[in-house]
Amino acid sequence: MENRIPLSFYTRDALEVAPDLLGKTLCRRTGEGTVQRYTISETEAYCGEEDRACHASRGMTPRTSVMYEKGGMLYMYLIYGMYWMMNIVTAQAGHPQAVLVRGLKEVNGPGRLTRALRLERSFNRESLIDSPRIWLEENRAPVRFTTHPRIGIDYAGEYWRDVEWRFVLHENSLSS
DNA sequence: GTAACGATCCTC
DNA sequence: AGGATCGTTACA
Repeated sequence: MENRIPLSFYTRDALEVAPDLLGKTLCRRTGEGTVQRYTISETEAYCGEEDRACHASRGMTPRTSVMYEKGGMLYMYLIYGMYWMMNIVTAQAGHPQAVLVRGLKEVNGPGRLTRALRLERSFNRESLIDSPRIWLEENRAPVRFTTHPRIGIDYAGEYWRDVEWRFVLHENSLSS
């Protein structure tokens, strides 16, 4: 049954949403009504124009305009000409923040998980609030996690490179 | 126009 | 350690 996470979950700061996403169920409806369900296990927060690792650090461009929307949409982009990255836009409109979904319990790696779920360009600006093909569901179990520096953003400089805005779900954190 | 460069992954 | 592979961005 569907217990879809509401808009109010996504309109908070990325630094609150990113750890709260751990353990949530990512649901993908493919083809003839089949629904695949995965548990989110790793996320990273990207927080506004100040954050030198955030794509919005150089202001609004055609690509980053979706990050300036209010929370709840997907921000999809192609990296290295090969891999689609799945991001969840957060915060209020005008605050360009997003959370990169970096891993699932079932699939490790941001490029691998979008391949497994068949997520690509057409999901950019898709709304998790009312999309029939992708959404999130609550998971009542409590969550334990660790924090770490973000990956692949060494160019961002000392402070932003080292800040621990990556969140990893503990093994055995969920009872289900 | 043109060129440099990735929020990665796979195979040496 | 290096290559794949191409959209986005900045700059001329």
